[in-house]
Amino acid sequence: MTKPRTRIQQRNSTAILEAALEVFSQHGFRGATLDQIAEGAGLSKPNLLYYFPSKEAVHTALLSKLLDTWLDPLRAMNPEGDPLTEIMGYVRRKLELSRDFPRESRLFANEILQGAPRMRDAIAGDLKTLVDEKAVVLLRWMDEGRIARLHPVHLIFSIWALTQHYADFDVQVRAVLGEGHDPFAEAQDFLQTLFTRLLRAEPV
Amino acid sequence: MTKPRTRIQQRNSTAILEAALEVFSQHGFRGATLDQIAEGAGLSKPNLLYYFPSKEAVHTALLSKLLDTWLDPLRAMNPEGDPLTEIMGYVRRKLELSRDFPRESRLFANEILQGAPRMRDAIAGDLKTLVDEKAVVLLRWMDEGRIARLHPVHLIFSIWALTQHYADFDVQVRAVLGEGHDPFAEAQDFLQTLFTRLLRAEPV
DNA sequence: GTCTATACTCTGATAGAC
DNA sequence: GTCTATCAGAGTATAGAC
Repeated sequence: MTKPRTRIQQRNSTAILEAALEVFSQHGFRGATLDQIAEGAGLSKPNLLYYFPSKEAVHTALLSKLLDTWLDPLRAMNPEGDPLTEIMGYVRRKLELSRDFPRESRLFANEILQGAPRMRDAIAGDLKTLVDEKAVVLLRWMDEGRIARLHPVHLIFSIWALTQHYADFDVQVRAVLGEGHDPFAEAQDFLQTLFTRLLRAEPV
Repeated sequence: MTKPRTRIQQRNSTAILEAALEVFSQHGFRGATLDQIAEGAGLSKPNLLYYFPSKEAVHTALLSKLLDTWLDPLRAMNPEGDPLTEIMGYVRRKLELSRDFPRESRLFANEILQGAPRMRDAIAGDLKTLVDEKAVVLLRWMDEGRIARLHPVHLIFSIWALTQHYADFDVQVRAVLGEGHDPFAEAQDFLQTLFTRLLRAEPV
C-alpha cells in the first residue's frame, strides 16, 4: 500500500498508521494487537489487513518514516555556522520533536529497548554515518578553541538522552514535578543553561 | 510465594524471577509470554503458575523489588557532605547500576514508556517524596554558593536521563560508537566532566 | 510439590459473500 | 473495497493424576 490512489485509500491508510503509532508506541511490537489498531482506525481487522499484508508491515511502514524525521535536526547542524548557535539550535529542535511527537519518540525507544531487531541496519548504517560526519565538525570546532573539548559522540548521546527523556519518561517527569509545571518549557530553559555552561570554551 | 520454605522452592522462585526479568525487560509486559519465562526458568508453564498465581504477579514481584534498589544511590547522597563529591558520587553509582543491571533499567523504562500502569502510585509517592527531599538539599547548596544555581529537579532528571541512556539504548550506543569502545568507561569520564563543568560555582 | 492434559480466550491471518 | 465467518496457533490459566 505504498501508493494509495483513491481518497478512501488515502484516508484509511493514514488512519491505520495513526492508530498503529498510538498502540505500538505504548506496548511495543509484540504487545500491540491488530484488534486495537483496527478499532483505533475505525476499521475491521480484515479490512486493516487489506491495506497492510501483516502486522509486521504496519510496523515497518511506521519505522521507515521515522528515522529520517528523527535525524533531520542533526542534519540541519551547519558546519559553517557559529558553533554554539548551531549546537543550541540542535538541542532546541530535538526537544521540540520530543514535545510535538512523543509517540514517535516512544516508538523509537521501544524498538531500541527490544534490541532494535527491525532497525539494526539503519542504526549501524545511516545513523552512524551521520553521527561520524557531525563528530568531525564538532572536533574541528574544539580544535579551533570555539567550544570546550569533549568526546564528540558522547556529546551527541547526551543531547539525545536529555531531550528524549522528556518524551519517553513524560509520565515520571510530570508525576515528580507535580501540578502547575510545564515540563517542556522548563526543560528548554534548563538544557539551554546546561549546554551553554558545558560548551563555553575554556579560558586558556 | 513471598516466603519460600524449601530449597527447591527457593531455587525455582529465583529462577522464575531471573527468567522473567530477561523476558519482561526485552518485550514489556504484554509482549512477554509465560512460555518464554517458563522455558528460561527450566520449568513447565503450569509449574511456574504454581509459584506465582498469574503473569501479573510475576511482574509485580519484579517491580516491587526494583524501585528500592533504583533509589538507593539517590538516598545515599549525604546532605552534610561536600556538594560536588556527593553529586558526582551519585552520578557514578547510578551509571554503575546501568552497567551492572541493564535489564532492571529496561524493565523500568518499559513500565514508564507504557504509562507506568503498575507504578503510578510508587512514582507519585515514594519517588516524588525522595526527589523533593533531595531537591531541598541541592537548593541549599546553591544558596550557599557551593554549586551553580540550576533547577534542582531537572538536575536530577538530567542525571537519570544521561545514566539510563547507556543501559536502555545500549544497542544504539554500541552501534554508533563502533568497534573497540567501552561505552560505560567512556561514559564515566564524559559524565564526570559534564557535571563538573555544569556545577562549578559561578565566580561572582 | 510437580507434572500431564486440557479448557478457554485471544491473536494474526484467510476465505468468500456482498 | 468492505464485511461476516472462520481457522490455526499461541496465550493464560485450571483440573486432576501422581
